[in-house]
This record gives sequence, structure tokens and C-alpha cells, in this order.
Amino acid sequence: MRKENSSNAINEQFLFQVCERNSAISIVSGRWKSQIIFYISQGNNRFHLLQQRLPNISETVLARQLKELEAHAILVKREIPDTVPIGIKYLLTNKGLELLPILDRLCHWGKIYAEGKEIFVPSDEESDIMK
Amino acid sequence: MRKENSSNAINEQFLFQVCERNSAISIVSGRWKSQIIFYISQGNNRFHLLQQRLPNISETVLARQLKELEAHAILVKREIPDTVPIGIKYLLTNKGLELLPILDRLCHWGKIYAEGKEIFVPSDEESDIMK
DNA sequence: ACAATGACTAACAAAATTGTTAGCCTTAAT
DNA sequence: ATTAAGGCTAACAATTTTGTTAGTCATTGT
Repeated sequence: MRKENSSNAINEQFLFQVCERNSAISIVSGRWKSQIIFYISQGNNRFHLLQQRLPNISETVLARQLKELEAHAILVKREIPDTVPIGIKYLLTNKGLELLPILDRLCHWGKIYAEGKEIFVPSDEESDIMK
Repeated sequence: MRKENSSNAINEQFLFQVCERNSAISIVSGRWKSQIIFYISQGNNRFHLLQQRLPNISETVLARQLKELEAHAILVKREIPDTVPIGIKYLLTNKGLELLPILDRLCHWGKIYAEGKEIFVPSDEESDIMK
């Protein structure tokens, strides 16, 4: 449970109000969230399909992450008619879909540096060499 | 201190290896990080200037966030010659600078939905109304 | 002699996130 | 009678992140 008046919660609120950047990041920064968003966009829009992609996730944790994404309107749940037990599919909203190209860029950014792109300090006149 | 063999740490590693998306997000998702990156890009490149912008942050916490950003080569520290006590400035690397437009888009995304942009489910034929 | 500046660190405490265990529900198949 | 499928939830434990307290260091100004 979240405390309302911890320094932690107050600081979080402060940052949320300084700029949406901070709340936006907090929406996508749960352990499995961005990967879940990606997999749903690829058509893995059922609970058990997500479990297959994420072999180490427990049901409890997956359910929790989905619920949090739903709370932020990144996705919605829909019942699939005439299934038994009643099946649920997860659909990305426009809000969730618009996140995809942004996450893609983040992914690309991470990848090029992981692959060894050179790092330097543009505003540093004296040297471009990292120490 | 981080445990090496907790489920938590193992799952994190698993996601990092699935896609750079996950490690990229984890780099920017500390409490004050994206805001610090932004403020440095605006010229607040000294410890005490950052403290002014972030009135509730403690010195310990700010130092920790800066050190983590440094560990990911988002920024570097440089000593400022002929200052006493010796001053330190923080400079964004190319890796850090390339994050700025991505964080900007995230910020814009958050803002338009915070301001009430309509949310719907494009792939849902039956209805565009949220329940 | 003492405080102030600028930039930290170590050790510890509080809070938040993540993971685990043990359940539930409804129908169909063995 | 039991098991399986598909999707969950509550309660609790482990881990991680965030915040707090109390220092340090070297020099200049009062």
C-alpha cells in the first residue's frame, strides 16, 4: 500500500507536477511493463500467451502489471464471447499504441550504445576522451 | 546492495537480454533521473544548481542519482580549474544528449493525455467507448 | 576560532516494488 | 471424482529503492 505522506510519495508528486515526463516514465517503468506492451502489440493479447513469452513471470505478477497498465488506460480488457471459461483479450488503446514508436526509439538508443557506439562529451573543448 | 541470485535480479537480467528497451528504461527510471538530465541540458550543470531546481532532494540522494547516471555514461564529471573548493560540473555525453528528444516525446505524450485527449480502442470493432 | 562553501560518503531506516504461496471459479473431458 | 483450461485475488515475504542522519575535506571570510 502507498503512503500518502511519506517523503517518497511527496517527492514523486512534486516531480509529476514539474513535468509530465516524470509521470510518463513512471507509467512504463514497472518491471515487465514495456515488454508486455510490446508483446500485446505483436498479437500476444491473451493472458496465457503473455505467460508463454515471459516464462519466469508468475500469474500474480502478470495480473498485477496488466491491471496497472489498465489503470493508466494503456490497455483495456475485453471478454471474448462464447468461450468457456470466458476468455479475456487485452487491447492497446490509442494511448498505448502511441507509446510504441517512443519505446522503439528508446530501444534503438539502447542498442547502438550496447553495440559499442562511441561515447564522448560534445560540450567539452578540452578532450573527447572518457577517463 | 543488490543480490545476484534473487528472482528479482534474475528476471531483470532476463528482460535486459530480451530487448534493450528494458535496460534503456531502467536507466532513466530512477526517481529524479530524467528531470536531472533535463536540468543539466538547460545549463544547470552544478551540484548546487540542481539542488536549487529540486528543493526537496537531499544531497545524498542527488549524489547517488548523479553517480548512477555517470555509471551509465549519460553524463561525466569535470573539475573546474582554479576553484576552491574545487568545483565540479556535470556534462551530458552524446549518449545523454540523444536521450533528450526521446524524453521530450514521452513528455508530450503524457501531456496530451493529461490534458484530456480522448482514449479509445482502435482495434475494437464493436465499440469505441471505454467501460 | 568559527562558520560557510561545494561536493561528497557511510550506515541505517522507511517505503515501495517484486515475487511466493495458496487459494477461487466454471465448464468440459477422462 | 478428478483434472485441466484460463484468469484471476489476498496475504505475506524478499528485495530494491528512496530518504535520513551524521559525518568529511580544504580553503576563505568574519
